[in-house]
Amino acid sequence: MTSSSVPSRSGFPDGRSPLDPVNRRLLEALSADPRLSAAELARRVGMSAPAVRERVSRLEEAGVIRGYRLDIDPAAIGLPVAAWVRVRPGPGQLPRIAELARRTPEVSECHRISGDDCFLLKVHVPAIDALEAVLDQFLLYGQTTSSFVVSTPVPPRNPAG
Amino acid sequence: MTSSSVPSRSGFPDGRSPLDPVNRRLLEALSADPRLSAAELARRVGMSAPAVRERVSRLEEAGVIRGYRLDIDPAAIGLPVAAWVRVRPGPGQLPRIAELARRTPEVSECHRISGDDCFLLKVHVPAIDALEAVLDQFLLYGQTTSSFVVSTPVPPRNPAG
DNA sequence: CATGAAACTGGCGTGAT
DNA sequence: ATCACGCCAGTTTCATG
Repeated sequence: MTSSSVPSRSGFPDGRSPLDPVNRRLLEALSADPRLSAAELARRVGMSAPAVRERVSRLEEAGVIRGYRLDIDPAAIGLPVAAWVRVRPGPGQLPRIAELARRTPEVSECHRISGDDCFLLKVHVPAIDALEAVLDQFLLYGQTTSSFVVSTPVPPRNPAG
Repeated sequence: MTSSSVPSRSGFPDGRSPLDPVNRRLLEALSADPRLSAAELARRVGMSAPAVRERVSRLEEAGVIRGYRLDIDPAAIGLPVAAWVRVRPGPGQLPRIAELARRTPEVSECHRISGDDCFLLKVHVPAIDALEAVLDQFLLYGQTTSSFVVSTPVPPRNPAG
């Protein structure tokens, strides 16, 4: 620690905000298209390409940019049915459920949440009846509540406070 | 009707699956790192760079690849608190809720689901008490049930059947 | 700023229909 | 003969020191 007692929450050196207006514009542009070249980004924010590269690298190292992801349409790869499944673990079964979720390829995400149910999973299957086998696995360790996804009015996007 | 009656469901020419082994490998590689260059992809699948560019373009146009997304850490941009909110609309309020979700910047995704609750939203706020204002908006049109995200044992990934 | 690599384009060969 | 696909070689653009 240099001069101040506590490092800034995001790990940036003192006095330099990770989210000055330029970086905000960079994140906004990259949210719309993560594959924009540094040269193109540079044009939009009015800076040189190396400068932009440097900023993006810092955003990556600081963890502001956690990564880049490929968005595949599950229906196009034979998984047209999606469901959200809440799981309430039996006594002592909590870690097993997280482990099972990790090993189950049909599970695309799993969140530990507060409330009566401890886990919220997103599951993708080829047809409705294929959900049974997945649920059976989780039912070994607790109770499940399932809801099929009928549509997605707001597809995943980056939040803005 | 031997071969040329109806175009294949995905819009690909007859007899050629959009998911032949090569395309599967491309999707797998791009899932791990969507920013791989066409040249690098070409090395991995043993083809030329223009050929893989062509295949990726087709996967994009066919909608198999829906897009590319930037993964930003919400905590790093001042939104460390995430919650899943289920919303049960009052009579006739269903479309208003989808509209409100779309307009609300704190909402990063919204799914229409089966079951007692009609919508499942993911909400990001700077602090727990900031959830109140968001919920108040939705409570104009229905009832809400909220669960805070405590951890994410399986971060979003691409499912594999 | 210079160099090496990678992205786009058009043209040609091949195999299947 | 047609069409879809992949390779090759041209130029332009971009990334890295």
